[in-house]
Amino acid sequence: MDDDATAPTAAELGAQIRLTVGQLQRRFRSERPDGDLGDATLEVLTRLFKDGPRSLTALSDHFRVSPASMSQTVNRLTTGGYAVRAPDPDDRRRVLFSTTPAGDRLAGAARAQRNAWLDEQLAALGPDDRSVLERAAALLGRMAAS
Amino acid sequence: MDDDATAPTAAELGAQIRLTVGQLQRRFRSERPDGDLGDATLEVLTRLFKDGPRSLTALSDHFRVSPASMSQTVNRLTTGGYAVRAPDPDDRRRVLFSTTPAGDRLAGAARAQRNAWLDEQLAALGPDDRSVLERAAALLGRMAAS
DNA sequence: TATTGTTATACTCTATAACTATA
DNA sequence: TATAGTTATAGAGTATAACAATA
Repeated sequence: MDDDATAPTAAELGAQIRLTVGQLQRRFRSERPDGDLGDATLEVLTRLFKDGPRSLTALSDHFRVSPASMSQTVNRLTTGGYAVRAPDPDDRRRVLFSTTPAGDRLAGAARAQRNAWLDEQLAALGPDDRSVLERAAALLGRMAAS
Repeated sequence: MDDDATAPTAAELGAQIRLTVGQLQRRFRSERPDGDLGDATLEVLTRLFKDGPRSLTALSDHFRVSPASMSQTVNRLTTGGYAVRAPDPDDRRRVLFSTTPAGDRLAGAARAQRNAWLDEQLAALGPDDRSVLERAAALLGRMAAS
């Protein structure tokens, strides 16, 4: 298998994926403005919506960001009225974050909008392209988890 | 083909890719600190290193970023001594950006380091995982270009 | 002492708007 | 008028360091 002519180096591969993901994201944001939350903030909301109340540490571990960063992210959610803090009765150092009804509505609407947009993008391409993305997503998940 | 049980929605697919790419990026930065430039800035330097002098507009078109953003990015390069501005004699509104010797050294070192790190990550996984990433990179490139 | 969470601060990356200089 | 580029400003998202409260 000696196809040097077209094979990108690992660094080129990484740069291409990083760049194009960012470009698609920005295009989505400009074509389908989604509300007043950024992407990372919306993903935290989605996590709370799907999985129920979580502590700050649980969230920062899940998303692999520092607790200080996550604290600011959930602040954007509580300030916007999309989530609330509640003390954990079992350990009073802990705070449990939960969605509000407004948060649930926003999470549902954002998911629908993103599904529609990405399905539209994929429909314009080949029929097996979706499975390419599925396999890549699974692989990236394994790489990030290890 | 009714495998609902495992098939992610398009939004989940997008979120998973976006998230894990960011996580891998942050892990790379913490394991192999790479110099004083951020990722986007380093990618612009790499572009100048590989393809030679480019105008601001050419760079902002290529990376699909506003001219104002690109202006700040190349400012970080010139401030660090990695690139220089030169007026274009054919059109005096235009500025051509080029790498300095220090910029060439940094671009080469960063590429080698990124290649080594990502090859290491891939070596820990299955043998066809690299081709999964290659196909995904090509697909994302087509999606972003369209 | 160790853990949980917050605040203060700083840096990268992006954007829009207002501007200058040249075509 | 239109294009190339810069500057001012703002906001998201990330980090580290210093801190308070609780275990």
